[in-house]
Amino acid sequence: MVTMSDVARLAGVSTMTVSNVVNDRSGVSDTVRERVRRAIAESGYRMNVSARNLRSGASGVIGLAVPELNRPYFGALAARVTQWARKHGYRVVVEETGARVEGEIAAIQLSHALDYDGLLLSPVGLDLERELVRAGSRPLVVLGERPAPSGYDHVALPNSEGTEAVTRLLLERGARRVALVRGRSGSGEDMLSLRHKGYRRALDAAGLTAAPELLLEIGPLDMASGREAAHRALDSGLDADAFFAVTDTVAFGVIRGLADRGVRVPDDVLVAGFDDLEESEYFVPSLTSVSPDLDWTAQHAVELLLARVRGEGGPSGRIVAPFDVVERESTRGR
Amino acid sequence: MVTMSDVARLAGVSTMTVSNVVNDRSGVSDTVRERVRRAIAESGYRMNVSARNLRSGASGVIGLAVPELNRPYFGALAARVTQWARKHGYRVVVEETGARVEGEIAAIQLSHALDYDGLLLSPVGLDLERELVRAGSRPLVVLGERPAPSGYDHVALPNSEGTEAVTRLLLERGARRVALVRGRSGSGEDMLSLRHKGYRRALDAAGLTAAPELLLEIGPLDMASGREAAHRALDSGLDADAFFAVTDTVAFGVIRGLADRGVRVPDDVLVAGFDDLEESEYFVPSLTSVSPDLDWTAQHAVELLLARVRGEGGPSGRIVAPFDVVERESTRGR
DNA sequence: TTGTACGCGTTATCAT
DNA sequence: ATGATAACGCGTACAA
Repeated sequence: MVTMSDVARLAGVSTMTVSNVVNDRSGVSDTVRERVRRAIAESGYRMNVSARNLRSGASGVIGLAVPELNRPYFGALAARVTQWARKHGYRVVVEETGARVEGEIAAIQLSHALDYDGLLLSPVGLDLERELVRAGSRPLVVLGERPAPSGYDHVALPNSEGTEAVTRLLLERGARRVALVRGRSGSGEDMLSLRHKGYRRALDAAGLTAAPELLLEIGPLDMASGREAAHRALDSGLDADAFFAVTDTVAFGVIRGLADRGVRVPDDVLVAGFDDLEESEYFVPSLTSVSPDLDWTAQHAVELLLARVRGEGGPSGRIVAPFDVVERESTRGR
Repeated sequence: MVTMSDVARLAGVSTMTVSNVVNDRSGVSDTVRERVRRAIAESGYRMNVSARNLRSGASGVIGLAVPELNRPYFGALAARVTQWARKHGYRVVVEETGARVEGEIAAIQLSHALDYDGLLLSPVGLDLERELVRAGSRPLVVLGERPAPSGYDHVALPNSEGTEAVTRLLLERGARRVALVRGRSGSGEDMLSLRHKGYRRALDAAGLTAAPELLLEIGPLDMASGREAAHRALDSGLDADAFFAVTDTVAFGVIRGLADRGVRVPDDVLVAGFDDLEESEYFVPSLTSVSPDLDWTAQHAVELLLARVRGEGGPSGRIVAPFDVVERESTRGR
């Protein structure tokens, strides 16, 4: 292995000068800089990351904890986060929380045990407040759905705004009884409640009321749950003319469940979702959805986190990703 | 930060003894071991990964390079690989190659630049042979589709076996003119050729011949391509009674394309794919597919790689993942 | 069974 | 502008 002192000897300078050249620091004359550059190229030298990390007290790694990596939304997010982090010289280690509280706690603990410089956490169920205080002090940015405990930065999705917009679209397309397929939520500020709020606001604005029987509660936000919800709704004779599902994944399940009972979308009922997965464009029927700007989200999350890692203070903030509503077959006649 | 010497002082022993306890090495009396354990707990000591890596000359990181992380198949794979690697004390850094040769080359180079201990590469287009020789010597295990250059381990999918089995199923369900939707391939040993071979074997065994017009070539293996392929087939009047698409993702596109033209699955034609994505169960119609054992694949890939990392020699090998054929609506009447 | 001294490759500090 | 030296925290070799 070629070390800095090898390069230094080769170039006839000190290791410190080599270090200064490698890290693009000022205070090195152009001639020396050039000489060192050549020595580096000739010797095939590469910086030893571990040594630098040891010296600097950092690991150069940030963690990204998402509920499930095999959901395209999070896969795409992970890819974007990785790219942005690399731009800043950091590696990203991705973890799954399994969408369970224990998984989220484990991710936080792992961020200590594995010595991450910071953690990007996309929580689902966790009431972070308590755990964070206990688990401690690694820089943390909360991503997506849940509200962040105070003192932490939060890159939020346009939960209520996006939902309001897409619900409004359903109403414009003639729906009057829009069912809401959502998970069970605890407190009043999580992703589910926020989307619920957007839904209600759109109805209110149209002078409609949200009938309680139109609220369909499900467990996990997956396709199986969406399918069952559709089954329950139809079997109990619910006369909804549209379904808004809190995620596209759930919406796929709903459409599937409707198909199981011979209900056609959009001929018989309309359906819309949230996330704009790649699949949404190809599903039969293709799915109308709220499309948050993923790349924007990834970029801002990474940069907020790295600012914290660098110890740049400032009060913690909350920013909301921009979004579009993409209309497809599931809300319009063919 | 609490270091080993802090713990040593607290426990009244030497740092070496602490190191031995931390790493579960023998040669420490039970009483001392217990005393050290307590000191660790009290002080909140945690090993410094960078220091250990510096000392041991390794980074404790392995890379996983996949074509696209937002395809559920690779997301699921990444999750499994991460889990198995962690069991062995390694971190996984995931990268996207974008399913392009340059991306694959970049991943190999990055595995040097970023000092990974090894790389798990799931190549698509790359003719690895040449690049690997140039890029050099990091332990590498090839995953999935393409055949590995000699000298490297390869965890392969049951490409021809799985395809043969599912094609046989299509024939058993009454199909006689099975269209094959596949990408363009170069040489004779890549994933596409292997799946093609399995397809042909099944037809041969049934005494059928693979009519050339039944071969539908596409570009990238995505939904858009599948959809176009279906359009082209129908618009040119192809009288296929079944489609086998080389991946589930492509199959989704095919079904979508058939739906665009009012062709019903499975009533008018049968469709089957390969990968058994989670979505496949919920698509309308649900998709019959070859289901390779992902967890098995991840485990064996990680363990082969780590064996190389540890310098355990042995000749390079090639192992094939087990699989099932999962039959769903797309190949049977409702 | 336990302790001591030194080195891993890099960078901060202080000199020159 | 450049160089010498001492850390960073851990593990190895060897001594006790």
